[in-house]
Amino acid sequence: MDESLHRTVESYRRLATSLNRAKTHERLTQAAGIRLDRPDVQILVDLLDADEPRRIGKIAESLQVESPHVTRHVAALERRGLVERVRDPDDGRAWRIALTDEGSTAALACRRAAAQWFEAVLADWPEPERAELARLLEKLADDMSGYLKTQAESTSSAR
Amino acid sequence: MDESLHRTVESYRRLATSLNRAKTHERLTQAAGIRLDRPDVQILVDLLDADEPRRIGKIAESLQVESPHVTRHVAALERRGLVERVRDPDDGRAWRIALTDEGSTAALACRRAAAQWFEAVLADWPEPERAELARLLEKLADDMSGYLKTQAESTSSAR
DNA sequence: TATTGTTATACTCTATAACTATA
DNA sequence: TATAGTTATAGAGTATAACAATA
Repeated sequence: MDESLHRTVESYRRLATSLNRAKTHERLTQAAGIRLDRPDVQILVDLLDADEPRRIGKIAESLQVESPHVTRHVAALERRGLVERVRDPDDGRAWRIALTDEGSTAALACRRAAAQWFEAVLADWPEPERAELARLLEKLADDMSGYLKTQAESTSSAR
Repeated sequence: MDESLHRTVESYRRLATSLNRAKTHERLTQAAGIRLDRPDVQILVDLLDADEPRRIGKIAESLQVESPHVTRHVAALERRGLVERVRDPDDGRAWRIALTDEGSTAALACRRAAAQWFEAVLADWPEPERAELARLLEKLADDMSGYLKTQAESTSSAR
Protein backbone atom coordinates (compact mmCIF):
# COMPACT_ATOMS: atom_id res chain seq x y z
CA MET A 1 0.00 0.00 0.00
CA ASP A 2 1.11 3.47 -0.96
CA GLU A 3 2.67 5.39 1.90
CA SER A 4 0.81 8.68 1.53
CA LEU A 5 -2.47 6.81 1.28
CA HIS A 6 -1.80 5.13 4.59
CA ARG A 7 -0.96 8.45 6.19
CA THR A 8 -4.18 9.94 4.87
CA VAL A 9 -6.35 7.16 6.24
CA GLU A 10 -4.57 7.10 9.55
CA SER A 11 -4.79 10.85 9.94
CA TYR A 12 -8.46 10.89 9.15
CA ARG A 13 -9.03 8.21 11.73
CA ARG A 14 -7.15 10.13 14.39
CA LEU A 15 -9.03 13.30 13.60
CA ALA A 16 -12.38 11.52 13.80
CA THR A 17 -11.36 9.90 17.09
CA SER A 18 -10.63 13.28 18.63
CA LEU A 19 -13.68 15.04 17.32
CA ASN A 20 -16.16 12.26 17.86
CA ARG A 21 -15.95 11.61 21.54
CA ALA A 22 -18.68 12.61 23.95
CA LYS A 23 -16.43 14.99 25.87
CA THR A 24 -15.70 16.93 22.73
CA HIS A 25 -19.37 17.37 22.01
CA GLU A 26 -20.02 18.41 25.56
CA ARG A 27 -17.35 21.05 25.29
CA LEU A 28 -18.88 22.30 22.07
CA THR A 29 -22.32 22.82 23.53
CA GLN A 30 -20.80 24.40 26.59
CA ALA A 31 -18.94 26.86 24.39
CA ALA A 32 -22.15 27.48 22.48
CA GLY A 33 -23.97 28.03 25.75
CA ILE A 34 -26.87 25.67 25.13
CA ARG A 35 -27.72 22.12 26.10
CA LEU A 36 -28.26 20.04 22.98
CA ASP A 37 -27.43 16.45 22.20
CA ARG A 38 -25.46 15.52 19.14
CA PRO A 39 -28.31 14.76 16.76
CA ASP A 40 -29.98 18.02 17.79
CA VAL A 41 -26.90 19.96 16.79
CA GLN A 42 -26.59 18.12 13.52
CA ILE A 43 -30.17 18.90 12.61
CA LEU A 44 -29.96 22.55 13.56
CA VAL A 45 -26.73 23.08 11.67
CA ASP A 46 -28.07 21.20 8.67
CA LEU A 47 -31.03 23.57 8.54
CA LEU A 48 -28.74 26.53 8.95
CA ASP A 49 -26.48 25.41 6.11
CA ALA A 50 -29.45 24.60 3.90
CA ASP A 51 -30.65 28.13 4.50
CA GLU A 52 -34.27 27.19 3.96
CA PRO A 53 -36.90 24.97 5.61
CA ARG A 54 -36.56 21.30 4.79
CA ARG A 55 -38.73 18.24 4.95
CA ILE A 56 -37.96 15.50 7.44
CA GLY A 57 -36.92 13.14 4.68
CA LYS A 58 -34.55 15.67 3.22
CA ILE A 59 -32.86 16.22 6.57
CA ALA A 60 -32.51 12.47 7.08
CA GLU A 61 -30.99 12.07 3.65
CA SER A 62 -28.59 14.91 4.24
CA LEU A 63 -27.45 13.53 7.59
CA GLN A 64 -27.55 10.01 6.21
CA VAL A 65 -29.69 8.63 8.98
CA GLU A 66 -33.14 7.04 8.97
CA SER A 67 -36.15 9.30 9.21
CA PRO A 68 -37.59 8.09 12.53
CA HIS A 69 -34.44 9.36 14.12
CA VAL A 70 -35.04 12.81 12.66
CA THR A 71 -38.73 12.72 13.55
CA ARG A 72 -37.98 12.20 17.21
CA HIS A 73 -35.35 14.87 17.49
CA VAL A 74 -37.34 17.39 15.52
CA ALA A 75 -40.30 16.79 17.83
CA ALA A 76 -38.11 17.56 20.82
CA LEU A 77 -36.64 20.63 19.17
CA GLU A 78 -40.12 21.81 18.29
CA ARG A 79 -41.27 21.48 21.90
CA ARG A 80 -38.31 23.61 22.92
CA GLY A 81 -39.19 26.22 20.32
CA LEU A 82 -36.00 25.85 18.30
CA VAL A 83 -37.74 24.72 15.13
CA GLU A 84 -41.27 24.99 13.79
CA ARG A 85 -43.31 23.41 11.05
CA VAL A 86 -44.22 25.55 8.07
CA ARG A 87 -46.18 24.80 4.94
CA ASP A 88 -44.19 23.46 2.03
CA PRO A 89 -44.50 26.12 -0.68
CA ASP A 90 -44.11 23.48 -3.41
CA ASP A 91 -46.67 21.14 -1.95
CA GLY A 92 -49.44 22.72 0.07
CA ARG A 93 -50.31 19.57 1.93
CA ALA A 94 -46.78 18.98 3.23
CA TRP A 95 -44.75 20.59 5.98
CA ARG A 96 -41.21 21.67 6.27
CA ILE A 97 -39.04 22.17 9.32
CA ALA A 98 -37.84 25.73 9.82
CA LEU A 99 -35.48 27.24 12.33
CA THR A 100 -37.07 29.75 14.67
CA ASP A 101 -35.06 32.81 15.62
CA GLU A 102 -33.97 31.07 18.75
CA GLY A 103 -33.06 27.98 16.74
CA SER A 104 -30.99 30.03 14.33
CA THR A 105 -29.13 31.60 17.20
CA ALA A 106 -28.40 28.20 18.70
CA ALA A 107 -27.31 26.75 15.36
CA LEU A 108 -25.02 29.67 14.70
CA ALA A 109 -23.48 29.33 18.13
CA CYS A 110 -22.78 25.64 17.58
CA ARG A 111 -21.33 26.15 14.15
CA ARG A 112 -19.24 28.96 15.50
CA ALA A 113 -17.91 26.89 18.40
CA ALA A 114 -16.82 24.12 16.05
CA ALA A 115 -15.25 26.61 13.70
CA GLN A 116 -13.32 28.14 16.55
CA TRP A 117 -11.48 24.92 17.22
CA PHE A 118 -10.39 24.71 13.66
CA GLU A 119 -9.56 28.38 13.75
CA ALA A 120 -7.43 27.98 16.85
CA VAL A 121 -5.64 25.01 15.35
CA LEU A 122 -5.10 26.65 11.99
CA ALA A 123 -4.06 29.99 13.44
CA ASP A 124 -0.37 29.14 13.11
CA TRP A 125 -0.67 27.86 9.57
CA PRO A 126 0.44 30.04 6.71
CA GLU A 127 -2.49 31.27 4.67
CA PRO A 128 -1.67 29.28 1.50
CA GLU A 129 -1.77 26.05 3.48
CA ARG A 130 -5.10 26.92 5.06
CA ALA A 131 -6.57 27.58 1.65
CA GLU A 132 -5.07 24.41 0.28
CA LEU A 133 -6.49 22.35 3.14
CA ALA A 134 -9.95 23.80 2.54
CA ARG A 135 -9.73 23.02 -1.14
CA LEU A 136 -8.45 19.46 -0.77
CA LEU A 137 -10.76 18.54 2.08
CA GLU A 138 -13.75 19.83 0.17
CA LYS A 139 -12.72 17.84 -2.87
CA LEU A 140 -12.22 14.74 -0.74
CA ALA A 141 -15.64 15.13 0.88
CA ASP A 142 -17.28 15.58 -2.51
CA ASP A 143 -15.53 12.64 -4.08
CA MET A 144 -15.99 10.37 -1.09
CA SER A 145 -19.71 10.95 -0.75
CA GLY A 146 -20.12 10.48 -4.50
CA TYR A 147 -18.13 7.28 -4.42
CA LEU A 148 -19.97 5.80 -1.46
CA LYS A 149 -23.28 6.71 -3.03
CA THR A 150 -22.63 5.06 -6.38
CA GLN A 151 -21.16 2.08 -4.58
CA ALA A 152 -24.25 1.78 -2.40
CA GLU A 153 -26.43 1.81 -5.48
CA SER A 154 -24.45 -0.84 -7.29
CA THR A 155 -24.43 -3.03 -4.17
CA SER A 156 -28.17 -2.81 -3.66
CA SER A 157 -28.93 -3.40 -7.32
CA ALA A 158 -26.56 -6.36 -7.38
CA ARG A 159 -28.40 -7.95 -4.49
CA MET B 1 -15.98 34.00 9.76
CA ASP B 2 -13.25 33.35 7.25
CA GLU B 3 -14.48 31.64 4.12
CA SER B 4 -11.89 28.89 3.79
CA LEU B 5 -12.34 28.05 7.45
CA HIS B 6 -16.03 27.51 6.94
CA ARG B 7 -15.37 25.28 3.95
CA THR B 8 -12.90 23.24 5.98
CA VAL B 9 -15.33 22.67 8.83
CA GLU B 10 -18.20 21.92 6.54
CA SER B 11 -16.17 19.48 4.47
CA TYR B 12 -14.92 17.67 7.51
CA ARG B 13 -18.47 17.32 8.73
CA ARG B 14 -19.67 15.90 5.43
CA LEU B 15 -16.79 13.48 5.30
CA ALA B 16 -17.49 12.29 8.83
CA THR B 17 -21.19 11.92 8.02
CA SER B 18 -20.41 9.64 5.11
CA LEU B 19 -17.81 7.55 6.85
CA ASN B 20 -19.53 7.28 10.20
CA ARG B 21 -22.81 5.68 9.35
CA ALA B 22 -23.62 2.09 10.18
CA LYS B 23 -24.01 1.09 6.55
CA THR B 24 -20.51 2.24 5.78
CA HIS B 25 -19.10 0.14 8.56
CA GLU B 26 -21.09 -2.83 7.45
CA ARG B 27 -19.71 -2.48 3.99
CA LEU B 28 -16.21 -2.31 5.39
CA THR B 29 -16.47 -5.54 7.32
CA GLN B 30 -18.10 -7.20 4.37
CA ALA B 31 -15.19 -6.16 2.17
CA ALA B 32 -12.82 -7.41 4.85
CA GLY B 33 -14.72 -10.68 5.01
CA ILE B 34 -15.23 -10.81 8.74
CA ARG B 35 -17.99 -9.92 11.14
CA LEU B 36 -16.77 -7.36 13.63
CA ASP B 37 -18.50 -4.43 15.24
CA ARG B 38 -17.01 -0.96 15.15
CA PRO B 39 -15.16 -0.97 18.46
CA ASP B 40 -13.70 -4.39 17.59
CA VAL B 41 -12.25 -2.98 14.41
CA GLN B 42 -10.89 0.08 16.16
CA ILE B 43 -9.12 -2.06 18.73
CA LEU B 44 -7.66 -4.47 16.22
CA VAL B 45 -6.39 -1.70 13.97
CA ASP B 46 -5.00 0.19 16.93
CA LEU B 47 -2.99 -2.85 17.91
CA LEU B 48 -1.85 -3.29 14.35
CA ASP B 49 -0.70 0.30 14.06
CA ALA B 50 0.99 0.18 17.45
CA ASP B 51 2.90 -2.85 16.21
CA GLU B 52 3.31 -4.25 19.68
CA PRO B 53 1.11 -5.60 22.49
CA ARG B 54 -0.55 -2.91 24.56
CA ARG B 55 -2.20 -2.66 27.91
CA ILE B 56 -5.91 -2.08 28.18
CA GLY B 57 -5.41 1.41 29.52
CA LYS B 58 -3.12 2.32 26.66
CA ILE B 59 -5.64 1.16 24.08
CA ALA B 60 -8.39 3.15 25.79
CA GLU B 61 -6.23 6.24 25.83
CA SER B 62 -5.34 5.83 22.20
CA LEU B 63 -8.95 5.39 21.14
CA GLN B 64 -10.05 8.05 23.61
CA VAL B 65 -12.68 5.93 25.26
CA GLU B 66 -13.07 4.68 28.82
CA SER B 67 -11.38 1.46 29.80
CA PRO B 68 -14.46 -0.65 30.63
CA HIS B 69 -15.41 -0.31 27.01
CA VAL B 70 -12.08 -1.75 25.94
CA THR B 71 -12.22 -4.47 28.58
CA ARG B 72 -15.49 -5.78 27.25
CA HIS B 73 -14.50 -5.81 23.61
CA VAL B 74 -11.11 -7.30 24.28
CA ALA B 75 -12.80 -10.09 26.25
CA ALA B 76 -14.99 -10.84 23.26
CA LEU B 77 -12.07 -10.71 20.84
CA GLU B 78 -10.12 -13.00 23.12
CA ARG B 79 -12.91 -15.55 23.13
CA ARG B 80 -12.87 -15.47 19.36
CA GLY B 81 -9.12 -15.99 19.30
CA LEU B 82 -8.31 -12.67 17.64
CA VAL B 83 -6.26 -11.34 20.53
CA GLU B 84 -4.49 -12.91 23.49
CA ARG B 85 -3.00 -11.76 26.76
CA VAL B 86 0.74 -11.82 27.13
CA ARG B 87 3.02 -10.86 30.01
CA ASP B 88 4.14 -7.26 30.06
CA PRO B 89 7.91 -7.38 29.62
CA ASP B 90 8.32 -4.15 31.62
CA ASP B 91 6.13 -5.26 34.48
CA GLY B 92 6.01 -8.96 35.14
CA ARG B 93 2.74 -8.84 37.00
CA ALA B 94 0.83 -7.06 34.25
CA TRP B 95 -0.60 -8.22 30.96
CA ARG B 96 -0.72 -6.80 27.50
CA ILE B 97 -3.11 -7.47 24.67
CA ALA B 98 -1.52 -8.97 21.58
CA LEU B 99 -2.93 -9.76 18.16
CA THR B 100 -2.94 -13.43 17.29
CA ASP B 101 -2.13 -14.41 13.72
CA GLU B 102 -5.81 -14.53 12.97
CA GLY B 103 -6.29 -11.16 14.61
CA SER B 104 -3.52 -9.64 12.54
CA THR B 105 -5.07 -10.97 9.40
CA ALA B 106 -8.42 -9.50 10.31
CA ALA B 107 -6.91 -6.15 11.28
CA LEU B 108 -4.98 -5.97 8.03
CA ALA B 109 -8.10 -6.79 6.06
CA CYS B 110 -10.05 -4.01 7.78
CA ARG B 111 -7.33 -1.46 7.37
CA ARG B 112 -6.99 -2.46 3.77
CA ALA B 113 -10.72 -2.15 3.08
CA ALA B 114 -10.79 1.37 4.49
CA ALA B 115 -7.70 2.30 2.54
CA GLN B 116 -9.28 1.02 -0.64
CA TRP B 117 -12.08 3.55 -0.43
CA PHE B 118 -9.63 6.34 -0.12
CA GLU B 119 -7.57 4.76 -2.86
CA ALA B 120 -10.56 4.56 -5.19
CA VAL B 121 -11.51 8.14 -4.46
CA LEU B 122 -7.98 9.47 -4.83
CA ALA B 123 -7.23 7.44 -7.94
CA ASP B 124 -8.08 10.36 -10.20
CA TRP B 125 -6.09 12.87 -8.23
CA PRO B 126 -2.71 13.96 -9.50
CA GLU B 127 0.09 12.65 -7.34
CA PRO B 128 1.17 16.02 -5.93
CA GLU B 129 -2.32 16.64 -4.61
CA ARG B 130 -2.47 13.23 -2.98
CA ALA B 131 0.83 13.88 -1.24
CA GLU B 132 -0.32 17.33 -0.19
CA LEU B 133 -3.57 15.98 1.22
CA ALA B 134 -1.66 13.40 3.26
CA ARG B 135 0.68 16.04 4.59
CA LEU B 136 -2.01 18.56 5.50
CA LEU B 137 -4.41 16.04 6.99
CA GLU B 138 -1.65 14.58 9.12
CA LYS B 139 -0.70 18.01 10.33
CA LEU B 140 -4.33 18.83 11.08
CA ALA B 141 -4.79 15.60 13.04
CA ASP B 142 -1.63 16.28 15.04
CA ASP B 143 -2.50 19.85 15.80
CA MET B 144 -6.13 19.13 16.59
CA SER B 145 -5.42 16.33 19.04
CA GLY B 146 -2.77 18.47 20.68
CA TYR B 147 -5.11 21.40 20.93
CA LEU B 148 -8.00 19.40 22.35
CA LYS B 149 -5.70 17.76 24.84
CA THR B 150 -4.24 20.98 26.22
CA GLN B 151 -7.69 22.51 26.28
CA ALA B 152 -9.07 19.54 28.21
CA GLU B 153 -6.29 19.91 30.75
CA SER B 154 -6.84 23.61 31.25
CA THR B 155 -10.59 23.05 31.61
CA SER B 156 -10.21 20.36 34.24
CA SER B 157 -7.61 22.27 36.20
CA ALA B 158 -9.76 25.39 36.10
CA ARG B 159 -12.63 23.52 37.62
C1' DT C 1 -51.84 2.49 -3.81
C1' DA C 2 -47.53 5.31 -3.54
C1' DT C 3 -45.25 8.54 -0.66
C1' DT C 4 -44.04 10.44 3.51
C1' DG C 5 -43.86 10.53 8.12
C1' DT C 6 -44.68 8.47 12.73
C1' DT C 7 -44.85 5.11 16.60
C1' DA C 8 -42.84 1.15 18.74
C1' DT C 9 -39.07 -1.47 19.59
C1' DA C 10 -34.49 -3.14 19.92
C1' DC C 11 -29.64 -3.10 19.24
C1' DT C 12 -25.03 -0.84 19.34
C1' DC C 13 -21.88 2.22 21.43
C1' DT C 14 -20.01 4.37 25.32
C1' DA C 15 -19.99 6.55 29.90
C1' DT C 16 -20.16 6.40 35.14
C1' DA C 17 -19.93 4.19 39.34
C1' DA C 18 -18.82 0.63 42.27
C1' DC C 19 -15.98 -3.09 43.08
C1' DT C 20 -11.55 -6.21 42.84
C1' DA C 21 -6.92 -7.44 42.73
C1' DT C 22 -2.24 -6.78 43.09
C1' DA C 23 1.59 -5.10 44.70
C1' DT D 1 -3.48 2.69 49.75
C1' DA D 2 -2.42 3.69 44.76
C1' DT D 3 -2.91 1.71 40.21
C1' DA D 4 -5.00 -0.93 36.65
C1' DG D 5 -8.58 -3.39 35.39
C1' DT D 6 -13.30 -5.43 35.74
C1' DT D 7 -18.31 -5.89 36.58
C1' DA D 8 -22.71 -3.68 36.63
C1' DT D 9 -25.63 -0.40 35.05
C1' DA D 10 -27.59 3.22 32.49
C1' DG D 11 -28.04 6.55 28.82
C1' DA D 12 -27.14 8.13 24.10
C1' DG D 13 -27.57 7.20 19.30
C1' DT D 14 -29.51 4.93 15.53
C1' DA D 15 -31.73 1.16 12.90
C1' DT D 16 -35.81 -1.83 11.50
C1' DA D 17 -40.42 -2.87 11.28
C1' DA D 18 -45.05 -1.94 11.59
C1' DC D 19 -48.43 1.47 11.20
C1' DA D 20 -50.96 5.94 9.81
C1' DA D 21 -52.12 9.63 6.91
C1' DT D 22 -52.62 12.06 2.95
C1' DA D 23 -53.34 12.73 -1.34
